[in-house]
Amino acid sequence: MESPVGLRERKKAATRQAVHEATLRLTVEHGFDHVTVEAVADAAGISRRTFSNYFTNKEDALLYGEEQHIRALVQSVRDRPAEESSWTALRAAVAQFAEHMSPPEREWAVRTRLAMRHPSLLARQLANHAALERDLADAVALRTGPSDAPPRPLVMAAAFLASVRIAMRIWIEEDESRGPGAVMDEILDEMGQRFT
Amino acid sequence: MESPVGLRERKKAATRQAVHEATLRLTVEHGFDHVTVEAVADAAGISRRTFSNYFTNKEDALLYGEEQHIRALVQSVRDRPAEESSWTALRAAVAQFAEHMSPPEREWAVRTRLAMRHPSLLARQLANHAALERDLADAVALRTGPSDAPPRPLVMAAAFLASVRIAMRIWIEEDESRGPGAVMDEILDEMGQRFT
DNA sequence: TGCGCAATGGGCAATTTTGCACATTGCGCA
DNA sequence: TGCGCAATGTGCAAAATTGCCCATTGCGCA
Repeated sequence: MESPVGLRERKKAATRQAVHEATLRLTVEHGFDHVTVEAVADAAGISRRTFSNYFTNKEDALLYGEEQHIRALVQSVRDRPAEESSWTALRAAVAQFAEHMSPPEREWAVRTRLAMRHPSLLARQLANHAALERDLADAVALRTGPSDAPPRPLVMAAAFLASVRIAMRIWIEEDESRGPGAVMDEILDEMGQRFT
Repeated sequence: MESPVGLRERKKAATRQAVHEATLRLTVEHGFDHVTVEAVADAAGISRRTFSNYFTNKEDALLYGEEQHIRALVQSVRDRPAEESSWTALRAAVAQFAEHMSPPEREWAVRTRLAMRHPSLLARQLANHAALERDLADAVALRTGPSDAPPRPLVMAAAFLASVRIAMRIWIEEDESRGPGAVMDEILDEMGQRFT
């Protein structure tokens, strides 16, 4: 089940993740502007120079987690069987996605939200989301084939992502009564009326 | 209070310690002969090749902890003020030594003892102890100056180390009613009648 | 008894991390 | 307003780690 990646790659991934989490933790604690690269490097157990080998700046390190999730979601959609309808593929992908959303992930989401008070961060986050929307639309367009008119995948991707964001927000804000999958299902049922 | 050692050296020390502890743990669990270098390296999170960069073989890795303690004790004796009598210096050094012996260290000592069932390990341990006795005798001889006849430091070192070993054994075997320092004091009081 | 094989030790090159130097930037305070 | 200074980004060489290699060793099993 696990890919036979070597020790080298596993260590790099672990370090990258550690740097990201250190950045997130320190940012939540002290605010983005009051966190130095050196402090992050210390917290992650690496040198300041090595930080630069992994990320070009603090923002990249902070947004890395979300970008990972984005990449995983897009890839998951691409990996759905070709015979699934686009909306079904999207729902299946996000369901698989939600499986990995346990309490620690919820904690991560909450903290990420807390860290995003900084304007430049919000800007980058918006850009990421726009890119995600574009990539998802591409994946959808590729899936349905050239039969669908150009605007259709864009609309579907936008609707889908809006649903996901709403569901995430609700899941974060309500107590842990339901898992993220249940919330996703409810919102996507509501939105999906027009796509199924 | 802490030395301003660089990140590099701190990481090397941490890795060396991790390898040692992995070796100790696996040896206690499976027996020295049933532990491969590869298993130790995996447990310590390094490659087999890197293991070789730290230790030439499993025995070195297993005995590293004890050898560290030995070196620390000898150095501690050397660092005692020159005006202290030899026996006083030895007692002071071992008292300082015992300060760092908390429950985790006790656990370490117990496990080390468990791991030492292997003949080749016992042989090396004996050799280490002999070397320790020699080094301590040298330190004592250096301290008292050339006034003392040659056999005297040897006797003192031997008596001292015998006391320490007895105290360690008692401390390990009795429940955790007393700290190691108290046991040391009792045994060394008994032995020291002839040296103070 | 001799083969097969896993474990080991170590050479070597590629890759990564570190430490250090230096230029640039942005901000607070004189 | 301009200086001082901390933070940052980056080039570079030294050091550390990894992966791959092969020769040697010792042990179990045919």
